[in-house]
Amino acid sequence: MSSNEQPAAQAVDENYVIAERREKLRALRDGDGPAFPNDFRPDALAGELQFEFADGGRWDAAALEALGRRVRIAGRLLAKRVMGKASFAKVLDRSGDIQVFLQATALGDAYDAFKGWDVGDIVAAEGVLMRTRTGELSVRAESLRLLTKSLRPLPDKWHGLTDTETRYRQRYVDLIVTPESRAVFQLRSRIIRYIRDYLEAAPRGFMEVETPMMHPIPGGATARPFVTHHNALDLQMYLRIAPELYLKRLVVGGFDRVYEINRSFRNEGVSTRHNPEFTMLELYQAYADCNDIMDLTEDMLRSMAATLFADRDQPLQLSWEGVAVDLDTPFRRLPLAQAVLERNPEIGEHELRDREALARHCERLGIHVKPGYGWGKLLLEIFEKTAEHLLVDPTFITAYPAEVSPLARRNDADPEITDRFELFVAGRELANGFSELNDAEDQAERFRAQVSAKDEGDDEAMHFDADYIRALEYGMPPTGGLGVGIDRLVMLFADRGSIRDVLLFPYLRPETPN
RNA sequence: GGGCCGUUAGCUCAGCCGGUAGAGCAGUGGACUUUUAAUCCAUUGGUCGUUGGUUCGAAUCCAACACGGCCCA
Repeated sequence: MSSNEQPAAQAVDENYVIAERREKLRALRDGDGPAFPNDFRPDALAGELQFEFADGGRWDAAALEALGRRVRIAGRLLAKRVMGKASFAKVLDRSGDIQVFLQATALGDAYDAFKGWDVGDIVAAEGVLMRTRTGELSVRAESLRLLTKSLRPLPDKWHGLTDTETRYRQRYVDLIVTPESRAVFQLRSRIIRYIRDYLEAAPRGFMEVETPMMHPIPGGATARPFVTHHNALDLQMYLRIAPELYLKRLVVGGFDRVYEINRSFRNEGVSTRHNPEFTMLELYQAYADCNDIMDLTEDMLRSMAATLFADRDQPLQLSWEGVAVDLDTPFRRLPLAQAVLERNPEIGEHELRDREALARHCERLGIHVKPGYGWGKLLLEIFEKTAEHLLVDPTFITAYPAEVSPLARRNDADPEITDRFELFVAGRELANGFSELNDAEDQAERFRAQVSAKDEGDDEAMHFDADYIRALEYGMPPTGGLGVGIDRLVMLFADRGSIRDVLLFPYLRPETPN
């Protein structure tokens, strides 16, 4: 590793506790053998042992003695209870924790050494499974080793780490001491694993692909990009705001069921709902329209909950921030205009495409109207202000105006709107999908409109992507596409209110040295 | 960007009307051979976020700044 840490980093919160542990480490270095040995190989996992021997009736103390199951475990020492010539230790590995029972008579010098170890050290034990008087499954240690000396004390064993900032900045500590936090990220991993399995399994047969993260032209969404620079080529480049246009190029190329789960980057504010980099699933399926994609989305979410929460009484009844969310009932499908009418009795049906009337309603609602906004943008603004946050149970809002959907196919009966949907759950946008626009000439027209908007000051508007138009000119099969915000999905499934709780390393301002 | 709240020992927190810093856990020394936040005795540990201001005197009051949390745009 290169040494590029700041000079101040050396002196970070050193204290007497650390000094004492450094002294113990020095003694280890002075002793026989390596201070950081790497020759121990565990053959068992705490969590799996707990699962296998959970039945305390069948596996009572006598049965375990008779079994004589010898195990080698390793992990972080989380608790140390010394009672004279016998001690108990709690060791945490990636699967869970297990108690180790230590006796001076069995361990000799190693027992005395153990008494000098610290909570936080990485240790290894070999011994036989037993059950203590109080019934706890334990490893009766026959040998014992210190594998890694920990220099920094862990947080309070009872209260744990409650300071949110430290939990995010020092996620490694949070993961050691906060089981709920470990559970969130294990669930996140299972969600992503599930999506891959679901999409690739028959009859769907999607193929996972990776497309560029550095784009010469940012596209696929309306958002401000991060700008970067390629030195050798002296080129300005952008971190991608969406993979959409590349994935659809692949559909043109004949990979007509593709998906990508990866990061996109948007140069916007940071909040409990937004991180500058976030993870999206995007998928494209040829010979499908937005209704097929809605069906797929609904089925995927429902089967995901049923699978991941199979151990619950009602796996399809979620609770998010105290709000009940029902995934069981078929998701409502509601045109955007209808959603606006439902929540705005002041707005008449005849006004829905009347720019001036909508502008007056926006003014009444305190929505800032920019000159370039057409009726479609105004209608969307009114929806977001008055209706979106009230959509608790999963709802597909459909029929978005073409003006705000520059990559979506026009509706055959009503070309002013597109065959597009967004899925809202618990008041939050979770997914966005549509029948893809595969008419190259229409797409070129839409890009030109975006460029005009950009010229008029809309810095979120799209660029003209000539290569994408060229691809469409070769012919893209009729296709349906979907984007799902994975972070938000994990927030829903893990019942977490902040996106930072579902990102291992959320964006935070740089730590001030003080 | 705006409003409110927070920042005190490694961790979790007290600290009232301004009078010079406290507890529990962790650590250290001791006792203890089935504990479960083990227990008991003794004990170390502080630039009170930073910088200014008010004051005889500031963790405490005021201002600015930094970082974080919540709400709003």
